Amino acid sequence: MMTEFAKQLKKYRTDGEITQDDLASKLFVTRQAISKWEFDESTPDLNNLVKLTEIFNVSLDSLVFGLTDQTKVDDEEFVMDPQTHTYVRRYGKMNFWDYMSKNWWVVLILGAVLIDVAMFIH
Amino acid sequence: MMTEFAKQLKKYRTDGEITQDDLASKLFVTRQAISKWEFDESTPDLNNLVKLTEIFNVSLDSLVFGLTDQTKVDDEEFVMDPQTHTYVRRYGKMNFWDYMSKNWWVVLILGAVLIDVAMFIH
DNA sequence: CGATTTGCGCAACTAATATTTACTAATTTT
DNA sequence: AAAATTAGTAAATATTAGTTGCGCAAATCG
Repeated sequence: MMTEFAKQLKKYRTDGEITQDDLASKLFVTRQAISKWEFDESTPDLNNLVKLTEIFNVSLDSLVFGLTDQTKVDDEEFVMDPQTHTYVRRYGKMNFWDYMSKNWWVVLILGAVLIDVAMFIH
Repeated sequence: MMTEFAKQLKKYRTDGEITQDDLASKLFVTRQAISKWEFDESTPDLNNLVKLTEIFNVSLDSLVFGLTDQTKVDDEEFVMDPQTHTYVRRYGKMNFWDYMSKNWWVVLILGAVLIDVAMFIH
């Protein structure tokens, strides 16, 4: 149940290529404390838990629960902003002009070619 | 800093019209423990913290950090990309030069085509 | 009203456990 | 192959979450 936190902590730490030692010094605890957290032999207090979210720049929920079905659904349109700890809309839901601005070079080239062809016909 | 949890706990409890006593019995702790949490004289361990989220049916983040206006942050310029775990600028918020710096080669093609057209006209 | 219940805060104690210290081992580096 | 990194584990310690016991308002009721 709480073992998910252990996994997530190890994942975020190793993904960030940070040693237990470095992480420990950031939290002002010993490296062994980190080891215990990752082996689910103990759990950090809320204070250190919050510090971890700041270091890894993730939400408390993803740190403690991992990516659950709930958040996966939310990821369709919303994602958790670890800075404000709120859900924000993804840019994935783009409107017409958003989409056009992303691919306007296609339009430009096509337009240029069309002008080219029109000139030729003329 | 951590005082936000105390506020949120009291808010969720009173909003749900639950007494400290009732909440305590659900968590198998004494009512005084709840009192301490609400006065920030102590903080529950992660286990009880998770239980609280289940009882109130809220996310860990909203319990610990509180809820902020979600529609407000929809206008944020940056969002967290869950794939790369990095911040990305919303396409809708990109300005001309942001886009150009990303697609400078488009300018080259466009210029070439325009020269082509100009040559043809001439 | 006076009495009783409900809901809660506070101080002192204890019980739990998070964290440290000390020892060991496996990799990696030079 | 010695030295330096990185990390897991047992025993001791320190911290603090949670309990016990007391008091005190504000409702509730006979």
